[in-house]
Amino acid sequence: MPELPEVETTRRGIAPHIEGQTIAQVIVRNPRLRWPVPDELPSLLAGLTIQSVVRRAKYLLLDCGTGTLIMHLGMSGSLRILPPTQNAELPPGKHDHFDLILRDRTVLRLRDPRRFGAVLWQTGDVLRHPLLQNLGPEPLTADFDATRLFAKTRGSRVSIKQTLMNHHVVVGVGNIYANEALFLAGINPKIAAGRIGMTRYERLVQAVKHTLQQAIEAGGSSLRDFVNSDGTPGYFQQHYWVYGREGQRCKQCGGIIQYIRQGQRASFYCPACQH
DNA sequence: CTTTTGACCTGACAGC
DNA sequence: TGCTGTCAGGTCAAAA
Repeated sequence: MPELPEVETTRRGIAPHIEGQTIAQVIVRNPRLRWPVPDELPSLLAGLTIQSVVRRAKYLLLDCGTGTLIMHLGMSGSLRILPPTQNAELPPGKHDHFDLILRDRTVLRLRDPRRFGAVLWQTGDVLRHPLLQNLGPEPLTADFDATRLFAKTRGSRVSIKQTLMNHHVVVGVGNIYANEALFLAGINPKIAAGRIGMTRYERLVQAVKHTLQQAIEAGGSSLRDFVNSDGTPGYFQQHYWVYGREGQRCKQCGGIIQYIRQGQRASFYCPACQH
């Protein structure tokens, strides 16, 4: 799935096709996502105009004036645009659960095999939604800095890997980029967050920003079932330093990449480069 | 309060 | 070929 770079890539891909457009029709083929898609959504959305498409953490927020459509891609979700000229009638696949049909017949189609994603509605200020109101800082803004990260982690015995993936600490850092950023910063994923000092946090913050920014520039990483908004597979030959490289040689020192599990998630690291 | 575990769901793949 | 088990990008909710 989509980690932050994939969600941001999706946002950039779909925004030009749907911003400023009025919603003609909404089709919910399967409302059973992580939470039920609200029954009243089709009648609520019809006739509203999409003012903007913004991202907060891994949520895509379609501002419709009176309220906001909240979308999350979960582990396996993808959005695509079916342009009015060609494919507006392209038959939906097995896992195409949701369509937003615009007045010019452009279709925004959500596919999500595992159904961990979400389509929700919030009236008024979207940031007051329970899923959004307690989120930590965006990783690519100045709000995410070493000083605040240091302060927030004092006394914590949770591993730095799991801390990076905690969205009260910082949003949008998923499993792949948590592993990659820790490698870049030279930090062992098992270290308790409370035992890391300012100098190392400065390196880590830079590594997180760099890793995510690079991935966004690459147009999203190679996830098995990610589909770009133009409908082509989002396979980019992304080179990972450690993720998925158990038993292979470290590209930096030639040592062997180790695999461990932390909180039921896979972690990969180089014991020689990461202390 | 903090930290860990379970749950949600389908598909791909390895091994028998 | 078909079955079983394991694993996968996320993250909320409940248990410890």
